[in-house]
Amino acid sequence: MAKGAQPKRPSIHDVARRAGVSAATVSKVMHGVPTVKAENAERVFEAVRQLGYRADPLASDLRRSKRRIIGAIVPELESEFFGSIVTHLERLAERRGYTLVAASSGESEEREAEILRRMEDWRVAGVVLAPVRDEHGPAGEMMRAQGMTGVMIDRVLSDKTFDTVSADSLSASAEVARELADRGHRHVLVIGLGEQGACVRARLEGFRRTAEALDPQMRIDVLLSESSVEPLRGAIRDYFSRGERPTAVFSLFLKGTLVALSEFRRRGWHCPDDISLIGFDDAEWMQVTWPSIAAVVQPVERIAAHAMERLFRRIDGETGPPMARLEPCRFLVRESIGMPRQERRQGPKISVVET
Amino acid sequence: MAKGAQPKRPSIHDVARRAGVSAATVSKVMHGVPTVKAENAERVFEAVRQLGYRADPLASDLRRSKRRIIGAIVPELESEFFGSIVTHLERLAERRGYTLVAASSGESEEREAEILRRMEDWRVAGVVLAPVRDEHGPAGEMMRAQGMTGVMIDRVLSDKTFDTVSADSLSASAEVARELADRGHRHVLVIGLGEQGACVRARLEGFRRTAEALDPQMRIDVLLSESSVEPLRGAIRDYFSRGERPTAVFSLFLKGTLVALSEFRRRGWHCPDDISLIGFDDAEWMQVTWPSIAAVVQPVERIAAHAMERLFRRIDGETGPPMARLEPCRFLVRESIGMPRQERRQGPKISVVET
DNA sequence: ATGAAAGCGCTAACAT
DNA sequence: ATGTTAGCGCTTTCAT
Repeated sequence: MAKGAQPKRPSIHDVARRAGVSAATVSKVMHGVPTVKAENAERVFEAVRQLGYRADPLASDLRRSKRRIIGAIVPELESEFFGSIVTHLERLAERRGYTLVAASSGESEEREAEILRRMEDWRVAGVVLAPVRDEHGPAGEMMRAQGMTGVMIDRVLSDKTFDTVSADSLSASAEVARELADRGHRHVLVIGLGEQGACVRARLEGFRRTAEALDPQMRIDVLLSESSVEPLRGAIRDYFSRGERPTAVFSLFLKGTLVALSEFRRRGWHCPDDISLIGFDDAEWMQVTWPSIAAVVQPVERIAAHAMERLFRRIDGETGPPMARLEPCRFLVRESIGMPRQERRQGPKISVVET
Repeated sequence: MAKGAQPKRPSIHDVARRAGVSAATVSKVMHGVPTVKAENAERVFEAVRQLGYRADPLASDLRRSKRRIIGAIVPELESEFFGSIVTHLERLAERRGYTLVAASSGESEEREAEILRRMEDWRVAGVVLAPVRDEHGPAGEMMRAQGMTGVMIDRVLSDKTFDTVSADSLSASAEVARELADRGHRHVLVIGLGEQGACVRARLEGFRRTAEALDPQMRIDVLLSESSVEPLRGAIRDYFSRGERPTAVFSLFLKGTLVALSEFRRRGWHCPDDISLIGFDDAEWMQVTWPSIAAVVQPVERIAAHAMERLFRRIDGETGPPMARLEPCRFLVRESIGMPRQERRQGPKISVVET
């Protein structure tokens, strides 16, 4: 297996030479320009076949001063949600002859800005940004300043410059409130990440308003951590340690659901007997555990589809005011939601060892 | 917010003009070539600052005939494992001044080949391929044929052309076998995806050999689905319906663990009282559920790190025979592993409704 | 119907 | 120490 210098790939000139025409003609043939003599076209195709020629899209883009590249920036790639978003965006971009270049900001606004800068260096045609915080982050500002073409998704509700596409958090949370109120819950803990800006606010408000409308007496405690998950875990732990005993927990984001579960474990509380749980964001495992976990499912595919549609319209020159689109969620009621128990047995405070 | 044509970004010539030097000099300054008069360098920096100039890396790559782009191809982006792999690769590539372009093959070899073709069109400097099946898939062949630079990871053990980096499946599975044998399990069901080639074979053999060495009487049933997960689910269902009652299930891949759990649910079996469960591949949720799920943790970070290290060495011209690297896994014993029960109570055959 | 020439934004020899 | 020139691989007038 000789490791020799790989034979440089044939260029358009190699094809031209072989076909006995000029590079310009080859280019025309490749683009289906009809003013080429059939015979020459045939020779070109033959040469292309023989050499295995494939055009370099980047060189082509350079010359046309228009890159067929879409950038996607997401807070993380490890989650089902964003992984799925990126997968869809990838397919949608390809369908239009574009290549998606995805990058993850690791929940850091500095990195987010850094990545955006690199995408602008690449002169991408457009960007799908799922900001770490919300539309007011540094990335959004950069996009405005640079006059970039882009769409924002997920942790945004609307923006004064860019089209936005996100889940209808307000309605979804309202539905959750309805479900809990119906079952007689009158003390609910809501947990979330404050950093996620407008989005978390909508989820919170949707819940609060509906809950208060249905049962003005309902006690709603809210625990928000400004930035990361661990402080939130601490806050929840404190909260329970103070003796607070809500009958249900509503987590506004996936990791919060995990944290809630693990805090229940620590205290030996079982779902839904000791406490009910509902999470924003569904995951595959939630339907196979005991109990299965109730969740709000975000319409990933529709979010991706509409984001791309808006983006391509803007790339194609559509002007007009930014549109803010909200896609409806589904609420999956599963076993983790029960009735509140009246007599509150003190849960045994053993902490289960995890190996 | 005028939507006017965005002001074209300044080119190196704009900077040159403004600084009163040639483009070549600007280029030198940007690359830290020391033979530039300090004063001129200063003027260039000033012009760069004023114009907000940033070089176009793609144009630069074109001229140098060397792209600072690494391609990554993974079977899916929705899983923690590959999401995490890609995230790490991204950072590692950046650290060397490269950009990672990731794509997902959706577990399809056709798509895998298609993506690889596009990456070759892009003239990427190298490719990290996590093949759908194993090193013998079409993508590997293409890479060989094209003389591409690349590294294979995950579902491979070794290759005759390319460096490979993967988890030490054999040892990990042996450890699982030891644990189960120690606890007295004498009838184990192993489930996996046949398509995943050498990798699954290693996981299976590692288990089988050790188990048989420790307890020649141990009964090991194996259910492999050739391609996708759903047929496997069917096979498992049939298997249990026939009255088979292994005391433990060992899943060779993440989705299999989910399937096993959901089949347990259908039958109302609880873990580990009715049956024990161990899965290859860890996930965040596995430690917060009741019971927590025992799992083999793949060394994601090390796999990514070594893959990139090998890749860059090859890009930098290292020759020599391909290296096959195996990274050790950790085995997390959790609550889903118990002792086998002698008297086998017939589990109630209710199927739990999932909404 | 075709090709020569110019050039996208950049870099690398080579002069000076 | 700097600028001129040529050209990476491609596309696009614009003559012919």
